[in-house]
Amino acid sequence: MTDTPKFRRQIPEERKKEMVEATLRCLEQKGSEGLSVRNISAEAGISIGLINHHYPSKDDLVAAAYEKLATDLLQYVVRLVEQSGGTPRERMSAFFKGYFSSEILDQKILRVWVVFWNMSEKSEKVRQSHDRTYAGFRAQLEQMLCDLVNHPGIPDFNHRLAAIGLSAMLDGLWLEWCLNPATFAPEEGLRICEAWVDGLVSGAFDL
Amino acid sequence: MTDTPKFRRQIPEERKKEMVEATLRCLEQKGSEGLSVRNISAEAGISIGLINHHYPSKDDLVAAAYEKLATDLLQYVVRLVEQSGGTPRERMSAFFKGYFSSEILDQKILRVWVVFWNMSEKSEKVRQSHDRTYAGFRAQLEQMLCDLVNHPGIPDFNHRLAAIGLSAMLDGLWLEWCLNPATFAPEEGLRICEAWVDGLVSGAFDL
DNA sequence: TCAACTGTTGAACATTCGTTCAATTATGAT
DNA sequence: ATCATAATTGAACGAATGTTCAACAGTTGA
Repeated sequence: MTDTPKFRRQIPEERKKEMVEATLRCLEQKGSEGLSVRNISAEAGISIGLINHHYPSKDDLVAAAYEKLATDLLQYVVRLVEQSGGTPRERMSAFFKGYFSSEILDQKILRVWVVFWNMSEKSEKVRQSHDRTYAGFRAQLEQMLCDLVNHPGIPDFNHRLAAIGLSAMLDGLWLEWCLNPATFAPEEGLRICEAWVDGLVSGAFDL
Repeated sequence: MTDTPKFRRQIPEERKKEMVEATLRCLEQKGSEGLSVRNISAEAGISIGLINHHYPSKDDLVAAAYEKLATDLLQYVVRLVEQSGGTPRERMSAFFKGYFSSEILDQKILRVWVVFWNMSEKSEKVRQSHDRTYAGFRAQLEQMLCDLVNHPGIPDFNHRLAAIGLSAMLDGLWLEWCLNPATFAPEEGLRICEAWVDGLVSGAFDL
């Protein structure tokens, strides 16, 4: 008779991390239908009651999951730019290439995001997390756009509005592709964004 | 004793219409939380059982609600363009003006849309409705962009990709404003789109 | 070796959900 | 007036939900 322990104790910090990751896996697989405490606890290999022991309510766990996914995706795109050397324009292209790769252009992520959007109005934490990470995303774009201008012969423009517009175009393409991948190919989305930047630096925009 | 009838009989067609409208009101008010048959039937002033009498399941009612909202919004923007005379460029501006008005740029609509996005993967009807209305929306944009080119001195471009890009930018701006209206003002979103079109017709885009 | 601590369990509870269906009743034809 | 039709009702049902809490058990330090 091997005496295998019925469970393994863990420090709250690590257990919480596991639960957050399990929550994201559940959301990626089944969207809002996978968000029950029973499904999450099964995915994490823990009991039902443990969730409310570490989190005041389920919504707090989901808010923590939003925080992680949003931060991870932001980090992903930031590293894309950092790792790619070259000119500012080349770095922008590297960013686009990563954005329209299967890492981000993924229907599984939309499944998660839709649940978060649904929560953002009710959960203060989710809304704050959105505002913070989205501001970071736009700041990254604005910095890249700014770098483009710091070269001779490039006309200036309203960096803030340009970042908002580019961010919107990226999000809109991402969303529509996830809802119906037949509408356009990822390479076409990439081309649309490249053309937008080319137009911007050519001074055609009155921004 | 006045003998007020306990209910009023209606032909299925009209009753269904009432239920669809009640469903949309519920979604606008409370999002997915307002989508229960009890809440909908209370809003419509009918009994619980009547929903399943006219619709095989609740999902079919929601799909019908999607169909109506999507069609209504598409009709709204189409009429915006039809009613505005003037040059193609002025009609485009009229369209933008209507799009960034409180009629469409409304957090209530996002509440509804998020629920539909969540359903689109599971419900064949909802997905078909999305594909159809979204194609109509893009076709409208493509026609307007096409009209812009049919004037002398305007360089040509890939109408399909341009429509996809503009559609994405509109959607992205709409979504982000609904999630956080503090990010930018509606007039700024309008300006971003106007600048995009100006850049397009100036030939700055390689589309 | 033995407590003290606390991470962990899972049955139980009160709600809420979508759906069903037998009974009811408004309505139009005869 | 009477009847057949079908629109409407609402109680009932089983399934699923988030949360609670008393009991359990692994871990650690003395």
